[in-house]
Amino acid sequence: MNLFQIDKKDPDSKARAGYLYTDHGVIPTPVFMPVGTQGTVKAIEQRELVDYGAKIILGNTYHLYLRPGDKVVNHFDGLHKFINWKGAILTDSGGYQIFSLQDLRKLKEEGAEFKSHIDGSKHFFSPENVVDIQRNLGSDIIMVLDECTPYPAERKQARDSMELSLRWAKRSRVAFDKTDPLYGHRQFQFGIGQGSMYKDLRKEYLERMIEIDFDGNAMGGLSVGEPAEMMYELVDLSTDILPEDKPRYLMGVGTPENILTCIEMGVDMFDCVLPTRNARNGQIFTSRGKINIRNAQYKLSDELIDENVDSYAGKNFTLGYLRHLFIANEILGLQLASQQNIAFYLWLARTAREKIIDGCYSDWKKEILEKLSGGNN
RNA sequence: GGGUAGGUACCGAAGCGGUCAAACGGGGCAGACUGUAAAUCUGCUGGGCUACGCCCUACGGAGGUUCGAAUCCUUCCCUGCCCA
Repeated sequence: MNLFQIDKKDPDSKARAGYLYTDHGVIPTPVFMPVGTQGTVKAIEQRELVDYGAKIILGNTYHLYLRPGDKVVNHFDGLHKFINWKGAILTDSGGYQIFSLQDLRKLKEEGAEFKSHIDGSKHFFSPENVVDIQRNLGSDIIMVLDECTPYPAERKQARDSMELSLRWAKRSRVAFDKTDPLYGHRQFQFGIGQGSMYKDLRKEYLERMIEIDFDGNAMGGLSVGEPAEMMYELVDLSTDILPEDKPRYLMGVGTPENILTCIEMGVDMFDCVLPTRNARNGQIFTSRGKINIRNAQYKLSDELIDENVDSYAGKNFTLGYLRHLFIANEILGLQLASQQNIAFYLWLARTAREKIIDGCYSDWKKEILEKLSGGNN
């Protein structure tokens, strides 16, 4: 069975509703995938994720390789069992860490040499061993090792970076084809488009990547500091090139507006740390806009956090109480905020899908964005 | 009553003649965060201005010394501790 199938296309845009068929469940798309870097979506327990409708979460190859180690995960028969998650898992490759841990790594043709951010020990990632590690992790979708090009990048730098990522992509596919899943369920491999902010490089990258024939195609190296409009142009261009019948994944994006806009451009999958990280930092995403829960204006608010979203946290606790938890530095504050934000993001993607199926996506998008910016934004 | 240590901004606490509207914490107020080195980071926190500079009010109260005092002297008030 193919990984992906389109269910319905939006009549007015490139948006599409589909399904990802993994051995850990069927995932309706567009989908938002909560980020669980170290085998946990920070501050949210697995059964809460299920309650809020999460069907697939992320893990990170770099972090899980360092701690607890992919051998340890293998000892537990894979990440699903280790973390007690029955849904699907996508693991990122460590490509983003090549970007975010620039001072701790050296790039070579063969791969990337890392100094562990935990203890300074040296490690080496290659396109091949990153496949091996992800075989050990047993994620349903594995990502190729790439270089997430820093922004801004000179054209030459972008070109060199992109050529390296392409060579790595080819090696990754070879390594993937030469190895087998370890735990009796299928694994799929996605390529990652680069090219920085240069349209022709993006286009060329994707065309050459399509030839490698990955199970899905991702767009990487975006939302790294560039203006949103620039990202939109590149996503728009990308989805014109990428094959219809394979899932399209925009990595690391983004704000609710980013996601809704890119869904309209035909993106199927998203992940982002914003809902969870910002939750821990006191920013709450609600159906009437985002709020900073620490602000004094919520001290006496007996308003519920968010009644309109399928969120236990949002429907049962007041803003005033949540503020108190943050001010008092109580753990429950982080939990409730994270739950609300994840519930909100999942609700957003789920509703987007419904609207695509109903054929009224663009109208709904316009309406909801107005509501979201109507609050305190 | 005697001795002793001290009274500094919302709180705690440095400073002990000029570079002090006063370090540093905390608290308070706001902002940032996009394939997680993040329960993190940043800014503001006496008042008023024709503000990248000036004026006013400020280191318990009142006097004094000095060109100049949070810093030295006198005295008063208050607090902690010890002895009666």
